[in-house]
Amino acid sequence: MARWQPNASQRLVTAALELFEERGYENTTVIEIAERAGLTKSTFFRHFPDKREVLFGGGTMTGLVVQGIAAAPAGAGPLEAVAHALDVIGKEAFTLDRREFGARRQAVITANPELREREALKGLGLTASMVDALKRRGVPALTAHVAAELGALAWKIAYERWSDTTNDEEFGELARQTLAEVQAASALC
Amino acid sequence: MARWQPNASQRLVTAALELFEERGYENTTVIEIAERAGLTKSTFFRHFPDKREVLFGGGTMTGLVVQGIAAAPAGAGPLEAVAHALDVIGKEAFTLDRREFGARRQAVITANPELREREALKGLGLTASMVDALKRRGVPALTAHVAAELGALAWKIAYERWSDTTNDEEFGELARQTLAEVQAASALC
DNA sequence: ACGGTGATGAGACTTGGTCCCATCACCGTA
DNA sequence: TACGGTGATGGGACCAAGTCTCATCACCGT
Repeated sequence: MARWQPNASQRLVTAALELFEERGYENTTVIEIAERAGLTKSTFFRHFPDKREVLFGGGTMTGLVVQGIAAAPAGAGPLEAVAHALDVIGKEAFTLDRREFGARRQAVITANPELREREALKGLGLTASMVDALKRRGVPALTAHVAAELGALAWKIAYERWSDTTNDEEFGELARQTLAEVQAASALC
Repeated sequence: MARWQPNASQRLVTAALELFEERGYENTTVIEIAERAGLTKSTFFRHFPDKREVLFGGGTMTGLVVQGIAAAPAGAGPLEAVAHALDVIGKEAFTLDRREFGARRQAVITANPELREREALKGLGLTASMVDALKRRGVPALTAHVAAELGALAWKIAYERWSDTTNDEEFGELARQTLAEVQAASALC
């Protein structure tokens, strides 16, 4: 038996997402989130550094991407390494059972500038990690930047497609396909 | 004679930049910024919606980019239109007399996560504007996204090079050259 | 001289976020 | 059984960002 109700963080995330959906991010106070989770403001800030982060906490994403790029076959080019990373993400993070949660979360984020701002920053960090991982494979700096940007773009588009509930394809498969389209488009610039 | 000291906004920007450099963004209070500018907290928030925005206020950048892309020669491809926009920016915004201010501003932003976050959001908005402007030229959506991302990357790199005070080249020229390098790199992915 | 106008000042108020200290249930040890 | 350590929580003081409302005050046209 635990001393307190378990999964405090998860309860906070759930409470927050519900409240954001019900009355919007700005009309929800941290105290209200904590109360719905059966906790207090103090405990909230012990689990998350700020109010926005409650929707960005699960982020082991960076590690997965870096690992995915590093683990790509030795002969693979930059974009192939990125595709490999997107595969890893699809298998480890974007599983079908998390799709609904992801879509709800994304809707809340899109509806609020403050949350979009945090998302943008996370995106920069992710892209920077991809660049580093590619450089570690021996890819020249500029090429690494370009590959990372194209990969991030494909990721974003693939995620939108994958979130569509009428589409049951695996994320990795969608991402590979999208990345190929992006690469083809880049040749037409 | 004016009733009050003129250029209140500009004075606030200057005071803020100085204080951020002296003691850091987080250790500077809005009240302190206002006082150095000879104003009050109330007036600060009348000129800027929040503390971060004091470093992002001059942003007619979006309009310039959109205008630059729209004004590109009819036969120009997506990346050529973007290059044209970068030329416009170089002539209208990134003039030599603003280079030092830009560099100081950039250093402050880079040093603070909260400011980087705002910068990231502005970047997203700018990229989205480029995509729209390219679509209005008849560029297919996906191609427009790719061209905008590559353009944004070239922009960022070119800005870093241009900020280097040992380099007196025009921004537009640097940007064109950088964009060509980015395009070449994208072919190696 | 007088009322309108627009930028500013003053201060109350809410909320995000920090910090410190108390509490309280469990656990290992004597 | 008693006891002290531990780790997550609660409580509340405190500061700064941001909102809002009302007062002020110098200019301007009539």
